[in-house]
Amino acid sequence: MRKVLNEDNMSNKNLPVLNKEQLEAVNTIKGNLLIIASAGTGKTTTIVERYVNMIQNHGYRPDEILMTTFTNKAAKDMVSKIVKRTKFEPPYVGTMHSLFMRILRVNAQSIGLNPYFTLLDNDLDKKKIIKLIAKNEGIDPRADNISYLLRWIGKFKNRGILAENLSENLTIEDIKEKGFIEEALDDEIIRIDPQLRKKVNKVYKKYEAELRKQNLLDFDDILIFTKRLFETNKEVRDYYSQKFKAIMVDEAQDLNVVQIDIIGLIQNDNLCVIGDECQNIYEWRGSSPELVFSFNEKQKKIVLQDNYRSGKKIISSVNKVINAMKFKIDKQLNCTKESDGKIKIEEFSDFEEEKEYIVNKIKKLLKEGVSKADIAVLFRINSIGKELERELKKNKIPCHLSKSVNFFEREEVKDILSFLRLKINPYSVIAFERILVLMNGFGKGTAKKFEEIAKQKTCSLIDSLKLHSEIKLSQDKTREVHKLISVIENFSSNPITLFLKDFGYLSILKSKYREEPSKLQDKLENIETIKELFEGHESKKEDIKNFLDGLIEIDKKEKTKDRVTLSTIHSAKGLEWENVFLASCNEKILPFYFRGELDPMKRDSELRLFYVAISRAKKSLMISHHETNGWGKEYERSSFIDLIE
DNA sequence: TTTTCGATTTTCCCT
DNA sequence: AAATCGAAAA
Ligand SMILES: Nc1ncnc2c1ncn2[C@@H]1O[C@H](COP(=O)(O)OP(=O)(O)OP(=O)(O)O)[C@@H](O)[C@H]1O
Repeated sequence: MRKVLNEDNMSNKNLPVLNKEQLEAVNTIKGNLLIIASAGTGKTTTIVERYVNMIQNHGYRPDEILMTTFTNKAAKDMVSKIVKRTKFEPPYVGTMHSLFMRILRVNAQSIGLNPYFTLLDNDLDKKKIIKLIAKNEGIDPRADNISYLLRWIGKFKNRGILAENLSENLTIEDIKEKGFIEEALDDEIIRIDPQLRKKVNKVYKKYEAELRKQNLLDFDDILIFTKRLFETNKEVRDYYSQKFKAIMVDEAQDLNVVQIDIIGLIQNDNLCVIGDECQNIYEWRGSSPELVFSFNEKQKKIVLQDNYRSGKKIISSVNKVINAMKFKIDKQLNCTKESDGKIKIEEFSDFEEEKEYIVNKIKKLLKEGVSKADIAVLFRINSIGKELERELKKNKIPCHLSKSVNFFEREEVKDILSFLRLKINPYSVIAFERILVLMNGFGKGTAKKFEEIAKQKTCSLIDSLKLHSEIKLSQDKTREVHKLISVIENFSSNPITLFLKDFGYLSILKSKYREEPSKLQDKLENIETIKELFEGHESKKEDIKNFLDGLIEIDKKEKTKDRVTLSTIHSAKGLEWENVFLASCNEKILPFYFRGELDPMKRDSELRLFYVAISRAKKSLMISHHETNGWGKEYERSSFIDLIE
């Protein structure tokens, strides 16, 4: 029984009637398919229906369809739309990182990975590792040198260039002996000391070696190791390529080559690629729209151009922005909505006033009966988001900012997570140092001694603690060490309670902040939040590991509540709201000027970001900017606003 | 020698 | 707001 959907049998009330192209995409369930869809043309709607169609009418099981999104917020949106239609949770819908992480955990051993690896998930920890390497290599560990090396390592990794394939000594001819060289890094031209440039490969190799030693993976490694898994292990590859009878890849214009290669390895001639080259905003992560363009004439291609999202005025502005792009495929959006929609551009003397305006305007909307879930405030940089969050909270407006911004970077949250990570991965020097120095009388020196023991005896850092007699410790300190060992190796009580009570973190924190009660209160609240997140998890090693793995898709797991959304433009991609604020639309912020400069290439990509931002609005779009920072420093209005006026 | 304290610096975007 | 580095304290 093969059912073809058409306009008559699509009787579901809460479903829009799909147009001809959308229906064709929904009904094309054999072979490869490329869907090119500009903003708001219903690509999410279409692929959700395609998924539902495959399940309900063509005998696919949910665990046979792999659907990848680019951000966790988009994954959450996709999942909730599928749940609405089918009443079950789709098991393989998520970001590539979260889906492949699951596959890697199961298959770690077959590529020589210790399955108890933990994630190296922030730049600060990466820099710590790089800095140590730099010092050993005789490189001046200045902050900008370390950032430079980090950026190069990132560039290698998200382009799939492996350390093992690089020679240690660079012999590129145009690397001069003295002076400066100019080079492009993430589309930015930077001037750099050739002596430093020469050491990039070596540092990269050492960085990789260090991560293996500490049993850490960074985000790029999740992809690199998945690719290696499928490349080197035919059995595993066959298993997954047969398991996933159909694959759908959303936001394909933003994939990097490693991601494209992985899809190539497991796809089984039922690959649906969805993309919009005007929404490519992740070149800095090595994205290349080549998967979108690799589709040739013979393969099926469907273009969606009718916008169902925004009012006429908004669409006309969006089209003006598309016209202003230098590199684009000629296209325009057709507006299908009858309503005009509203665009307002407001100027304020400083950021304080701008925030006040946004708060008051939101209050007014809420008074008029607008739901909080229909309001979003978008911004280019998170620091603006943090300030907006504070302002909204002060005014008792329920709002939500991604936890990765203001939550996972807090010291108490990092401390708790380090403790959990150390329980899973006792080779992580990063986690070990963080925990050890919390104890009174223990500092970096002692940590280094234990690390040395671990190295000598080739044992884990926790095992090195047991050899504490090799370094003279006072009785008090010995007792502390034993306490730490016992809480780390205890897998029967709640690990967070172990840390807070048995290890004594709560009293450490309370004494550290005894003079700042409000700060302490704040920290205690964050600790409560972590406890809540952990609820429902057992204390066994596997459970803690699963909890930690779950954190990489925290934005997908976030409960839907009625509250105002605060989001960067990047993570707002694919989503929509009735009322959208675009805050601090200033030159140097959007477009963002890195170190006071803006490369013309970058400008186009910032413009695409602006395009994404303004195309999120259904009914009203409020763009605001400010003239000074409050201390007299002048800010210009974004030149992008000129385009739409 | 190692820890602790206080002044200084660092913050683009995401997984 | 937190990490870092040098100087003071233990
Ligand atoms: N055929 C249709 N008729 C009426 N409304 C539609 C139709 N298709 C989609 N829509 C509506 O248009 C809006 C935009 O759709 P959707 O979010 O699927 O677009 P999108 O292509 O994913 O956008 P973007 O590329 O910006 O992420 C949604 O509110 C959706 O319900």
